[in-house]
Amino acid sequence: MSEQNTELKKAGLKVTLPRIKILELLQDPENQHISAEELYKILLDLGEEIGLATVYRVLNQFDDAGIVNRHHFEGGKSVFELSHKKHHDHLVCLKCGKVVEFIDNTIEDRQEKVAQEHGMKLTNHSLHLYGYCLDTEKCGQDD
Amino acid sequence: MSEQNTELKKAGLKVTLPRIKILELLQDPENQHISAEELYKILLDLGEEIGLATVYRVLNQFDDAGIVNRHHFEGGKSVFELSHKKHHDHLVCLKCGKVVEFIDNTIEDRQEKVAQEHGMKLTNHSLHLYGYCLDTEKCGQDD
DNA sequence: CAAATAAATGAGAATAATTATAATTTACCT
DNA sequence: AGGTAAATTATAATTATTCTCATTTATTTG
Repeated sequence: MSEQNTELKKAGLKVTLPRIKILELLQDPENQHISAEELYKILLDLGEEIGLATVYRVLNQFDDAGIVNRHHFEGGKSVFELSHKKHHDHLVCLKCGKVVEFIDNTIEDRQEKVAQEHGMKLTNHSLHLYGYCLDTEKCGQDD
Repeated sequence: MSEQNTELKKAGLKVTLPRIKILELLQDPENQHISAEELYKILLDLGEEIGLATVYRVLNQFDDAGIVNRHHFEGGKSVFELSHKKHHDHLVCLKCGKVVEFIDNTIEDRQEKVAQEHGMKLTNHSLHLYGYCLDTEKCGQDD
């Protein structure tokens, strides 16, 4: 009951109930790539009296502290994910919403090269591949 | 005075003043990667009485018709660009906002490969590289 | 351990981006 | 030119997110 506390302290954040709860939820594999609104709903269901504004505030703090990463997928909503893992990009199924993480070193290398060719110094990037799962029942193509 | 008309008709859209004006603006090299709000302001300045809702509606229709492409850059605002050119990705300077287009076939190929490996059929993707220009006065690094 | 204090939270208002609604206007086909 | 369906306008509504400020809480220290 203090794995979260350590993480929060390390980030220079006070250990408060909302932060612990939100961090716990983010650590649940079920909740990778979750939006603020979704987190808020889960907290409500759990009976936690945590305001939506707090969820947003905490997520922003976590982002600043490097605890989570924010992604803008198509649709205009931000999703967050724990960032203890190393960098990766995303495949998103447009039908079922499934998100798959991947990393391709060839792509990573080329990106650096491209930036260099254009006289830019990269700080970060986002690569989102959108499409349809072929292997699940829900999303198999109809042809 | 009818280059736009042809384009609109080809897309199955009625030729109306708002659509002509918006298409004209989008064709101006000044206005690549422009947001709905920015377009609206320019139209106001030009003395055109075109509502913001119309700008959004027309941009969505253009997107559906394939006349423009929508991009979600960091910051949460959508920007649109004419899509008569072939597919490309974007380098964005975080300091001056400059947007550079590029296409890298190695990256494109790898993307297909990655999707295939994960059992997905790609429909589209977005790749945004963020960083800082090195060559302009505004954005040169301070070292 | 209790008091002091600085930070965090909660509720709701405020903002920003975008979409929907419904009445009026306009484009396009005889 | 006249009829009809589609487009536009203005405004209300939604959605996502941030801000405000009064209240509460976590840490620090005596």
